[in-house]
Amino acid sequence: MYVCLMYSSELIKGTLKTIVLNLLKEQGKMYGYEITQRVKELTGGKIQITEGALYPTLHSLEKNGELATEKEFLGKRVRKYYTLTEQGQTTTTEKVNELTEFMKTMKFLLDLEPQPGNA
Amino acid sequence: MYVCLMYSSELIKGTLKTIVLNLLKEQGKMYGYEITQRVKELTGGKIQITEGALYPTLHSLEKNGELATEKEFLGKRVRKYYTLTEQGQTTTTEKVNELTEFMKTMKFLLDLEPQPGNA
DNA sequence: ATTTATACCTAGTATTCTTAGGTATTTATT
DNA sequence: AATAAATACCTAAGAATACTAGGTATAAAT
Repeated sequence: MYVCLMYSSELIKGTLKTIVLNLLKEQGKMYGYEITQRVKELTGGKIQITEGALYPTLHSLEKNGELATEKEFLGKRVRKYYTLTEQGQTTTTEKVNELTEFMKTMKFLLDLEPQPGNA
Repeated sequence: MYVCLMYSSELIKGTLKTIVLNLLKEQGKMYGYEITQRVKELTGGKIQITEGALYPTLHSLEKNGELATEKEFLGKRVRKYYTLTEQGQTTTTEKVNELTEFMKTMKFLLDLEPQPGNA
C-alpha cells in the first residue's frame, strides 16, 4: 500500500494565495476544483489544497479585485472560471518575488553551521 | 532615511518553530530575547520575530518536551535559557528536512513556465 | 443500482500570529 | 539627576487563515 507523505499543513499557511495566483498566471484560467487537482498532480500529492481553504481564498481574492470570474455551463453543471485581473497580475509578481526572497533567507538560516560544542 | 523591508508576516506562519529549533541546534543554548535579536541580525531585519509570537511558541515546545530550560540570574534580572532535549534534536532534524523539501516543491511550482497565450 | 468523481459552497473549530498592553532592571543620554 | 532606551520576561484579546465536516447536485464508472 502506497502512503503519500504530505507536508504538514502549517507550511501551507501563508503560501496558498501565492500558489493560486501563480498557477493562474501560468494556466490562464482555471476553476476551483481544477486548482486542487493540478496542485496535487504537480506536487505528487505532497501538497493537497483542501476545498475548505481554497474557496474562501478565491472569494477573498475576487472581492479584493485580484481575480475575475466567468461561469461556464456543462449541461446542467456549473464551472466558475477564475482569471487574473491587471491588478492581480501585479500582485502575483510581487508575491512570487517576495516568497522567492523569503525562501533564500530561510535557506540561509537553515544552512548555518553549528557552533563548536553543539554536536 | 533607511526603510527596512520586512517579509509580510503571513510567510512566517508555519516556519517559526523550525527557525527557533534550528537556531538552538546551532547555538546550543539561547534565551528568548536573544533569539529575536539573533534572527533580526541574521536576516538583516527582514524577519522580525515578535515576542508575542515567540514566548508562547517556546512555552509550547517546552510543554511538549522538545525544549528544557534553566534560569540564570544577572544581578536581579532573570534569563531563561532554552536547550534542545534529545527528542527536540530529532524533531529539529525532521522539521528542517521537511521545510527544505517543501521549499524545493514551492520553487518548482513557482518556476513553471507560463503556457502559450498567457503573456 | 450504487459508488466514485466532479463541482460548487459554508459554518464551526483550531491554530497561530499580531497588537497592545503589563512588569521590572540596567544602561545610555541629556 | 532625570529621562529615555535597551534588556528581559510575560499574557490577553483579536485577526487571519486553514481544517473538519458537513451540505447540494450532476455525471461517469462499476
